[in-house]
Amino acid sequence: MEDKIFKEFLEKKGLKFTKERAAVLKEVFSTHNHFDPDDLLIKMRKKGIRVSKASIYRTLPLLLECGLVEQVEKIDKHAHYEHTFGHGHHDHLICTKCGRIISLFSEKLERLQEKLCKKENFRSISHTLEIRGYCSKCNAKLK
Amino acid sequence: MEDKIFKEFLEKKGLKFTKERAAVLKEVFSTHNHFDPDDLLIKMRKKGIRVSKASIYRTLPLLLECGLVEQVEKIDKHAHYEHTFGHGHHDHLICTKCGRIISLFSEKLERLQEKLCKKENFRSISHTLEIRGYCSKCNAKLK
DNA sequence: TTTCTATTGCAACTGATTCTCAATTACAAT
DNA sequence: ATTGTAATTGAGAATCAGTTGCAATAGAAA
Repeated sequence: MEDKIFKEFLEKKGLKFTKERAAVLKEVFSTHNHFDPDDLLIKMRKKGIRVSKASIYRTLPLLLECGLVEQVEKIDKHAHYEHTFGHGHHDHLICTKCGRIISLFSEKLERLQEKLCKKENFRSISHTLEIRGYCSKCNAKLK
Repeated sequence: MEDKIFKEFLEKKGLKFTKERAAVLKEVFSTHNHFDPDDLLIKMRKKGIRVSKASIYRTLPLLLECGLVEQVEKIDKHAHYEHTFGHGHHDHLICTKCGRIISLFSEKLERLQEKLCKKENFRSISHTLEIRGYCSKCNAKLK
């Protein structure tokens, strides 16, 4: 599982699987929701886990690099993340009214994107698709 | 053209089409490249146009709101924009090696996205698709 | 144990963006 | 032309996310 992946990734880079890094990892995987670094800190503090802001900010790029976490929702002012292990890549519909986030995955969409990259001779590594608008509920309320 | 669109938008909101706003608009449309607020300020200063940083930061959201400008590449630490009038929405391939940005538009892709939204009863207003990876040149260099 | 390097927390820092506020301006009504 | 009102401006202070320097600590290897 994720511990193992992270550990091996760290070892390969000559880095250590410390208890702080383990704690951040655990917290990241304790929920399926999106989060930002500050959320994480607050939640950990509440649980009595001692980690510094700096350690969180230092650990997140590592988790990104080994693919356990993805960055999402770049429209807002601060970075948001979500873990990806267990449920692969997907895109997001973001309701700008109520903030609801709907995850979505389409094999067809992925294939089409890949095809478009090929046409440009572009080797894609990752991508983000965010569609903003109104979710069904908010749309109904708008009349 | 864009002046008219902006002016009417402002009037509708009870705001004024001032010379500062006009100057920012003009500058935004003077190039087809992406830009960030600071770029804009520097370029305007060089041309001897007097505007404050604050005015730029206040004008950009208005341009976003009326659709003359879109936000792109939130991946970096600061916001990037591009104007959209004259060449409609498009997506981006971003080379993480050399920073090159390739614009791309696919009717088919747009339609597919729209279809996926319908399935979720989601009314889409705008979207961003960013594909990160290696452009042809960098990919070749990587051998 | 000693040595070496990676890691940590803290606090100071950075740089982008937003806010405050007094002075200015546009415009409609007098 | 003058006034009143509300929007707007510039300058700098404030904020806030994210980063960095550093001294103290921890772990692994010798």
